[in-house]
Amino acid sequence: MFKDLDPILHSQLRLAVMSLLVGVKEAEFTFLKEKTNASAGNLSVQVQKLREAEYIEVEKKFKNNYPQTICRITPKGLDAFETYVKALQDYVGRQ
Amino acid sequence: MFKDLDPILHSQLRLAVMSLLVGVKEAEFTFLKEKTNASAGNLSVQVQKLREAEYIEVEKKFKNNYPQTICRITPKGLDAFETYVKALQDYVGRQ
DNA sequence: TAAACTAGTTTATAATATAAACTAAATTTT
DNA sequence: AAAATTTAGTTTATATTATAAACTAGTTTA
Repeated sequence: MFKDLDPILHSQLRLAVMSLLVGVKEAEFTFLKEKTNASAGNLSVQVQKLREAEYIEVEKKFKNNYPQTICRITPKGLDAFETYVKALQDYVGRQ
Repeated sequence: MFKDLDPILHSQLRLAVMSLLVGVKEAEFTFLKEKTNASAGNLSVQVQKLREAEYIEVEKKFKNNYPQTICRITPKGLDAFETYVKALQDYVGRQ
């Protein structure tokens, strides 16, 4: 009846990050921060969790002398996102 | 961009309970327990939280000599559920 | 009448989310 | 050129949550 909701994705901020990454090739940490209105600390932690889960990959570079963190969704992450969205239908769809 | 997700509803078990209650006039605790596969303790806590939020109302009776707990969704709860579902679209819709 | 079962509640613990505090370097101001 | 401010984060501490374990209270069965 109710499939389990992936706890990595069932978190407002991580879900927002994944939602943003689904639509683009890659995104900067600062872009994600702006779009989600998250604090840098919170975002940093959640990005690390998504990376540990291998749902995203993270590249650290420098841009204009400043550190730059680039995030990309992985195939595994895309798959998990789609599975999560389907599972949600058990809960909110078909009312 | 991303509306906040009501933390009362952004919980797998509470969301499942609300999802079940949306579809029916009322439901027994034991029915909710079976359908959600939750432990009684966990369900008891989450039912109390939904009641505290006034998203459901809870009636305690006896049936065949055994205690019976009946749950019903309130208008406020239905409203919150619908708002939650709409907010979710920001995260999972429109990909 | 003892054991097992029903229908829960309470409590303890583990996991989570979040903000506050911090690091390190770059830039701007005085 | 030192001090203050800004950028781009990370680490750590705390408060909240979810969950299971333990418990309560009564009922049924052997």
